[in-house]
Amino acid sequence: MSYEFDSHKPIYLQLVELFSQLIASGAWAAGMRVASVRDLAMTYGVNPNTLQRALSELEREGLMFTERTNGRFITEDQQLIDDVRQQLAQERVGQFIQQMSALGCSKDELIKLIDQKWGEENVTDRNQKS
Amino acid sequence: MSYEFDSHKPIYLQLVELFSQLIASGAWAAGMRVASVRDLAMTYGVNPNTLQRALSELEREGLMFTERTNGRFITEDQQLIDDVRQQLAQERVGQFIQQMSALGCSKDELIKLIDQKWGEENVTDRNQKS
DNA sequence: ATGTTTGTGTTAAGTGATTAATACAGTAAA
DNA sequence: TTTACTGTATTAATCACTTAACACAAACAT
Repeated sequence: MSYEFDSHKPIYLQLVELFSQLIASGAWAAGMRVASVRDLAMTYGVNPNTLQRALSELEREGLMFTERTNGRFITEDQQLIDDVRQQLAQERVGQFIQQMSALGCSKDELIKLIDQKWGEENVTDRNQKS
Repeated sequence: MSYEFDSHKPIYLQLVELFSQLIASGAWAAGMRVASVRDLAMTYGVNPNTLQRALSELEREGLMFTERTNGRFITEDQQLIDDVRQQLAQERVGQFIQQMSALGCSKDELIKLIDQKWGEENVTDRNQKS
């Protein structure tokens, strides 16, 4: 039940990435209320300050908005969410291709590797928010 | 001519990754002598201590060995180099698949994205060591 | 012998991330 | 009013990373 962070990368950035994914994939639906800073901090086992820093970042990007004394909510701008999803996907594909070609990997070789690995990583379901 | 590092990740780890790639891809050939710590530090614009930390890590992995007062060399164990290349590729493919499926990306959608992006990232040559 | 280059080690300083421990203001329900 | 919850802000302490400025031992060329 405890979440694991890469000790070599700021936690708040890993949280930003994680939450962005949850929003982009729809696991955190548009307009949905988010748990309180303190609760989320407890859930992920980090300091409330660290978690707030991550949420502030997402707010800056427009993915969340806050009602001062009521809580935080996911944006209802579905267009923005779709854009973010598209952007995240593009970034990762680009980075992946660059990394793999730096290893001397051809496009065919790369697709073959994905074909092999897909079965192991992704068994039946696509959403694993548990 | 200056190299850019992600300010949110330790430089020595980024160097380890970079050098691993150079060795795995053969850009740094087996048995080749590596430039001195001081020269490499100058080249990459970092402190010699930081660069030595990266090289020590590669040495720990067996990818390099040192002759005390002569310099460092790439391992001549081609099998090890191939293994590392394979391992790096596997890691990245696995992480990529996990990230993309977390975005709700299907395998076909994923391969389609790669197909599109490959042309932009990789024009004609496969080795881009400047 | 002398100077240069090699890898290696040490010490101190500065920076940023993280945590802990608070405090404050506003809302809602009892 | 009182209580509990919300987001937000501040301060101090700790830790890892990075850099700077050295020093040392061994090999080699002159």
